[in-house]
Order: sequence, then C-alpha cells, then structure tokens
Amino acid sequence: MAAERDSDVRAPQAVSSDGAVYETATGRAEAHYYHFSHDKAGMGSVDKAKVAAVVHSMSEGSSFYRNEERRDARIQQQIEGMRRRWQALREGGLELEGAAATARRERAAMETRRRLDRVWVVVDMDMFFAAVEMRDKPELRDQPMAVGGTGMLSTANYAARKFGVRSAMPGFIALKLCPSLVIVRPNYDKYKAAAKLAKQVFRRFDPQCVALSLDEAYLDVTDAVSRKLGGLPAAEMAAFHEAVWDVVAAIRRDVSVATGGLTCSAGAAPNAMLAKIASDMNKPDGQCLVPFDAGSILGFVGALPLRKLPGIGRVSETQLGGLGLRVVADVRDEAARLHCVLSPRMATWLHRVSLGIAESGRSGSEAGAQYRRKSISLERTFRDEGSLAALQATVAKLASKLSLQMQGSKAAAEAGSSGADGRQAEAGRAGSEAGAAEDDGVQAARPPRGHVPGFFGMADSDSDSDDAGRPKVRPAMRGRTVTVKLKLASFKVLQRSATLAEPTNSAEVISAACKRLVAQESERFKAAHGGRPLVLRLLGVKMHGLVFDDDVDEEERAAAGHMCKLDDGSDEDDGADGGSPERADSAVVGQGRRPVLRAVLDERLRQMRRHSQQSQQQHPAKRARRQPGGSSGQRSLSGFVSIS
DNA sequence: GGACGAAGGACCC
DNA sequence: CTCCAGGGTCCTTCGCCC
Repeated sequence: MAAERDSDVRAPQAVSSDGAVYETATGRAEAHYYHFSHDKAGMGSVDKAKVAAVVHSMSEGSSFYRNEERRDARIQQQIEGMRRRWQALREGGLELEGAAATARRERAAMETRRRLDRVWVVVDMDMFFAAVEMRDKPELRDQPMAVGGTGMLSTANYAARKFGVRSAMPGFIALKLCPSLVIVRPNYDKYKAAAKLAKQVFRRFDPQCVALSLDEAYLDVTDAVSRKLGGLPAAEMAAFHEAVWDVVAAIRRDVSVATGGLTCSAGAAPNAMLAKIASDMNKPDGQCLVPFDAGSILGFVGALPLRKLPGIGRVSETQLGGLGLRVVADVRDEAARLHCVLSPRMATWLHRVSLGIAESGRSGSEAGAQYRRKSISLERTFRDEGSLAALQATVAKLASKLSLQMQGSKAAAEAGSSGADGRQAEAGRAGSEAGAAEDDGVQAARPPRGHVPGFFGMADSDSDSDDAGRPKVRPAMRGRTVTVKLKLASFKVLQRSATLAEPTNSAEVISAACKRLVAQESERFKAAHGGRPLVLRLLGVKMHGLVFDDDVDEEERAAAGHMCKLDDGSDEDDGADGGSPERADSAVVGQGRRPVLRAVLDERLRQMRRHSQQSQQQHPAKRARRQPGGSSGQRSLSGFVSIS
C-alpha cells in the first residue's frame, strides 16, 4: 500500500491546460430512474446494463417506483417548456442581445474576483465506513461488503462495487446484485474515533480546518505551503506546485499512519470548490492538483461533465442535458441564453462556476463566531400505518426526543443517566404501538455523546471534548416554528408547519402542535378521499427559527462591542455572493462577518439553484425586462471563451 | 416593494 | 423473513401584511 501511494505521490503532474486529461467517461447514463451516480471509483468493470436490469426488475410496480415515475414526468414536462424557450431564443434576437451584454459584463466582474492566492485542500476518506470495518475485521477484506441495513446502504467496499453495489442503494437490491454481500450495521462510534484521529492530522496543516462530515474535510493550507517554501514567495510556478503537491501527499500519508491504514483522496486548488472536484478525480488513495493559473482552471472545469459540479444533481443534469448541455464549457458558451431560461441566481451561479471561480474565503478575524444550526429534526420510517392514534403516538415520541436534544447536553446527560424519565417512558410505549420502536429505547437512553452527528454537527463538535479535554457543552435552544413531515404510503411527501407565539423546547408544546397539524391533515385527507384514512410510511418533526440560550450572553457582549448577529432570519448573506456580480468590488464580502463554516460551505451548499419552469413561462415579459438592455456590439459567442 | 410564513424541492453526505 | 434513510442547508413561489 505504501508503495502504491508513493508512486503516485511522486508524480506532480499537473493538469494540462487543455483539460484533455479530464475528458472522462462522458458515458451518458440514459437519464433514468436508477443510475445511482455513475462513474464512481471502482466501478470500471461493472456491467451497467445488467445492473440496471436487476434494479429495474426489483423496483418495477412498487410504490416507490411509481412515485419516481410521476416525478420524472413532471421534470420532463418542465424540460419541454425550457426547450421551447431555448429554441425560440436561438432565432429571435432582441432579448438575447441584452442578455449577452449582461453575461459579458458579468464575466468581466467575476474574473475580477478570481483568486489564486490561497491553497485549498479537500480530503475525502475512501469508502470510509467500510474501510474502518475492514481495518478492524481483516476477514472482510476480500469480501464484498457494505455498511448499512437492508433498507439503505451508506457505503460499500470496492469488491462490492464490482457488482454494482454502491452507497445510497437499498440493501435488498444490493443483495440481489451480489448475493454474497456482507452487510455490516454501522458503528458510528468507531467512525467518529477514526475521524477524530484524521482531524488531528488536518489541524497540523490548518488549525482552522473544517470537517463537513465524518469523512470529508476542507483545509486552507496556504501557510503550510509557504512554510514548505521557506517563507519565500515561490520563484516559479513549478516549484510552487511541487510544494503544494508535497503538502497534500504529507497530509495523506499522516492520515494513513494516524488511522491505522485508512486511505484518503485529496484535491488541491485555489478554491474549495475546485479542490472538492479534484478530490474525486483520483480516487481511491490518490490526489489531484489543479494548477494555479486561470487558463488551466478554465481547461479543467470546462471539460467536466456538469454532474461533477457540487450542486448539480440528477435533476439539474437532466434539465441542462435537455438543452443540449453536457460539459461545463457548454454552459460557459451559452451563458447569455441561460440567463434567459434559468432563474437569475441559477444562471449567475452556473456562469461563475463554469469559470472555476468560487469564494471560499475564510475570514481569520472571525474565529469567535460559532456555527449555528438553522433547524433540528427527527424523522422515522415505519411500516405503512393508517391508524391516527398510532401516528399520534409516534409524533409524541419524536417530539419528546427532539425536545430532549434541544435542551442541550445537560438535559441529555440527565436523561441518559436516569435511563428514562416520564416523557420517555411514555414515548417508549407509544413507539411500540406504532411499530417503529426498533432501536429507539437504546437511543433515547444514550448519554450525550451518542447523538447523531448530522451533516454539520462535526464542524465544531467532532469530539465530545475540546482540545483541553474539557467536556463540550451543547447549548440549549428553542424554536419558534414547528413542522411535521408526512410521507404517504405512495411516497408523496407533505409538510405542515405552524409558528408559535414563543420559541419553545418543551416536549408537551411541540407534541401538541404537531398532533394538531397531523390531525388536520388527516381530516383533510379523509374529506378529499371519501373517508379513506391517511396512510403514512414516515413521520418527522422539525423545529426552526431557533434561538440559542447562550446567544443571550452574546447579545450582551454585542451591546458592548462588535459581534455580528448570527441567527434569526437576518441572514448575513446580503444578496448572496453570486447574486450581484455588479458589486464586483465587494471584496468586503467574505471579509468579515461570516462564520467560519458558512464561509467555507458557501459554495457547495448554497447551490441547489433550481428554477421553476412554470414561472418562467408565465412571465417571460417580466423576465425579459429585467435584463438590462443596452449595448450592442457584435459579439460572437466564441469571443466569450477566450481568456484574456 | 419588502419581510415573513408556509409548502415544495434539489442536493449533500 | 426483510421491500428505497435521516439529518441538514438553501432556493423558489405564493400569499398576506404592511
């Protein structure tokens, strides 16, 4: 293993600026229901057609499948609308003229904001959960195995991937594809321990590194690289690239040593988005460097299939594909027309990203600001249930568990030691009635260290103690808006929410509010369906509009001095980075006020830019108007692509 | 024209 | 035998209320 890594550590071959290296399998997966993410590492030899056939035969006729078909039909219809408009723009001129001018200005403004002076690294553990299990149980090494349950897998090893098994695939389908598959139940404590070891390594290279999940971290290693260069500015690009390459190699080596042989892949680039993309290019156990010059970057992103962009998922890929766009460079070429067809944000975002520009700045001065979650929720899937009483019992149980979590570490600790207070005893009974009780008793009784990390949880609480070994305190919080999530037996999802007069974290209050919403919906459903009961397969309870108890102190401090306000709708996001390229001078943006985590995530998590077809068709005139007209000039689209 | 609440979605891991 | 998760974030649209 060491040898393998060595060899690829040794070759600081940067990407050629024409991007040819990355002209990967554009193997257009026939846009349909079940390509669970195509060219994943280790899948080279999979018989895709066969896998698709098996998956299809397993799903056909199921409620899940029918729901997917409905969804797909809707999307296809949207695409039809987009297509017509897209074609119309090809012929007609005026609107496009304006848009082209806008796009040109936009691009110039964006180019202004391109930064090449920071070195970002994204590290991604290879098949993390499976790797940990294999490390601890060598007999699993050469076996196809996956971590998860029959319901859903979270990751699979490479032996399993050869059969077409992959993460986010339901376990029962995976077993069909690979009858010898060993499915291991997840053991999060082990994964957390391993992640903690890795993070200790990351901190040596970037004390402020941010973990997005157990298996992925973002590092700004600029300082480490310049130390490597002896504090001198790199005389030339090659030396600089080599230094970057070596730092990344060192990180990966140290991670492997620290974790007892787990491997990871990494990408390095001038911004976090590019680094993220690069981290995926040489998986597993490899690394990739995007050169630090605009020309190379344009070549690199340009050649990528759109799906590689974090933020472009199954739907967006299909939509853009419907317009004939396949690769990032296509988007760049069509920036003007896209401005006429997509929502303004989506268009602007795509344009920027197609240039390989992203803002992953981290404001050093902002170290004090902790990340604040925006919502907290709990949901449970169970066997189809039509009895309102049973559903309400589940609601009560979810509400009381959520309440407990919201009360912070102190409450959780008490509950953990006492085993079961009144609320939980009640919840336990209720749960078994609803048939959703499996692991619940255990979970509820778990001490504070137990609870699920969540997507962001790791950002500052990857461990239960701080660096000095003091136990970490989870602040109590209250929420003002409560939402119930209902997934019908048909897989259709509904959400019903209500805003309370006062923020709360009381189990009773939350429970009562949720029960009311569920009862209402149940009535409505019966009325609309000739008395048929509402049959659900999932219930969820969520709270948002959160206020944190320890923010009270912060407000006091704020009164005395600086500190920005972090929570409540006032979103420090002022117009959103991509939103207004006009204020290109907003070097100030990303300069101060954002919490560390937000700044880093900015790019990758805000991009669910989707747009609604309907509205665009309903208000074409309005849309046209908002494109600042003016300008003329002949500009051939090719002029767009050139790098100045 | 906002700000705010509600509902529905896309996406990520 | 088992039959598609759960925890988050952000975007968009719409309606209501200034």
